[in-house]
Amino acid sequence: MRTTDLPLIRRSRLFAQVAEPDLTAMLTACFVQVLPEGAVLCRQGEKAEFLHIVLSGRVGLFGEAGRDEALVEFFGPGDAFIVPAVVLDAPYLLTARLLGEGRILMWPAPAFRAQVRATGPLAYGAVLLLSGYWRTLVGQIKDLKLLSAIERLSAFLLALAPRDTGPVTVTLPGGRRLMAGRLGITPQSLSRAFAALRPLGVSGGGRQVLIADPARLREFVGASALRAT
Amino acid sequence: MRTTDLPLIRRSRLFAQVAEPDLTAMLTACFVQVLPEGAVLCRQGEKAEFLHIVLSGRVGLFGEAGRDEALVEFFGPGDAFIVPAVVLDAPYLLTARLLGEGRILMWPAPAFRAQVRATGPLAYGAVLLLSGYWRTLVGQIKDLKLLSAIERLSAFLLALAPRDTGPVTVTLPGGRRLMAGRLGITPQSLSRAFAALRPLGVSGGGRQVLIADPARLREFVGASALRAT
DNA sequence: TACCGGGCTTGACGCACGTCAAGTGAACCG
DNA sequence: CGGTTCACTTGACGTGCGTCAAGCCCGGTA
Repeated sequence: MRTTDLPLIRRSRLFAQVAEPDLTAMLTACFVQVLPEGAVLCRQGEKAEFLHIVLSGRVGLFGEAGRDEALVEFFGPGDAFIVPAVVLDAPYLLTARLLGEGRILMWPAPAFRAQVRATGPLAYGAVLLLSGYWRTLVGQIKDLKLLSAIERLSAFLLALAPRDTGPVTVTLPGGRRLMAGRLGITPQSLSRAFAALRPLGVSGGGRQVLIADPARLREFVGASALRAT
Repeated sequence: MRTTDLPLIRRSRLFAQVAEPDLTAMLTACFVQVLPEGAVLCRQGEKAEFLHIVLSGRVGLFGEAGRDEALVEFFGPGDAFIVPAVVLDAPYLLTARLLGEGRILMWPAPAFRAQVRATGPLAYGAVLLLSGYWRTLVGQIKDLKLLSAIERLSAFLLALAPRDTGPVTVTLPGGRRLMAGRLGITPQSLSRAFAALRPLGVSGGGRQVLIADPARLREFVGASALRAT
């Protein structure tokens, strides 16, 4: 573990209330792995062995059904994912894969379970963390059920931009293929969706996307306060 | 509060670890409301005022966008919902509406927030509760992204039935209209989906549905372990 | 009994998005 | 430099589900 890791971990919602000495004590049970792009951290259906916290790099959580797979969510530095499988001691519902080289803090599941049960502040941190994730998932379900593909893309782009801003360029969390999975469409449809938004002031190549007029785009999606905070 | 309520509350994941005296102390801040069908417990976009726990009856959580609305999840006796909005002191993402007459425990948001921060066992219970909800939401997202409407219906029916069983009749948590919303389709499409499953041994009228051969249905959805536990 | 209303079903048709396939461009490399 | 690969785009076409509009069934009411 590097000296630069601790501040990052500290900032995570999970540890917001945990006292310094407790935190360092907890972390003695953990270790860090440096892994290449494509490395699989956990596989859907297997028993939970570790809690993972991203120190650097990005991770995608994928659902699999037969030959298909769908990206459910992106995670970046400071995020702790699959907490639910670990605390419930249940099989992973998702497969986690590194989207680029990254460093991952590995926290053995039994140790984490025991500590979250024994340490109030850690449990409280987990509540905050899970509450935030619940809200992003609910937002995603609402999007899937109520919005068209183009509207979902718009909503996603807007969520990436600061509120009440002028023209901005946002950085997509993954390539077009991954974006398509996150939005629940095919890469081809995503391409068409971007094309459809071009007249509305959305332009860009690669992972950088310029939103010329966020207010106009927001109006297009509908005034609704749909997205999670 | 009735004498029959306490055992129900006790059984909830939220209070699994909370000591008896602490629990009764917490509940002094709460009150019970008896409400008719259609009563709205909270409205999307408003600030969180209360945590709600269902004592009797059923509740639906709906997402709204303009004129449309979609059912995101059902809740029944013993369930505590919208915990995330309450602990994060954020606006509700969903509207909760009673699907029939019901009795609801109302817990003022500031009191709950304070208690979850101060009481380790309560926080731990919240972690368990949120973990379970996270998993059902993830299951739903995977279903929406990977399965067709007919497959989603099959998966939903199977989730209602005990595992490894012979012919069973399951009870739908709501009328056809609500079921359709939960599955992310229209009532008409739901009707057609039921028609399509009839050759596979799914028959029924109203809320009772007979699954003649669960194994066959399970095979149809795909061997995948898709659903949440 | 006749009348009415609401929930479920069925049919016809359209559209959004998936699928298949070709085309383009940038990065990499012999 | 040309060839290869891979990601993205674009086009043509098919299909699953939404939409609109009847029908059907059943329970409530006079």
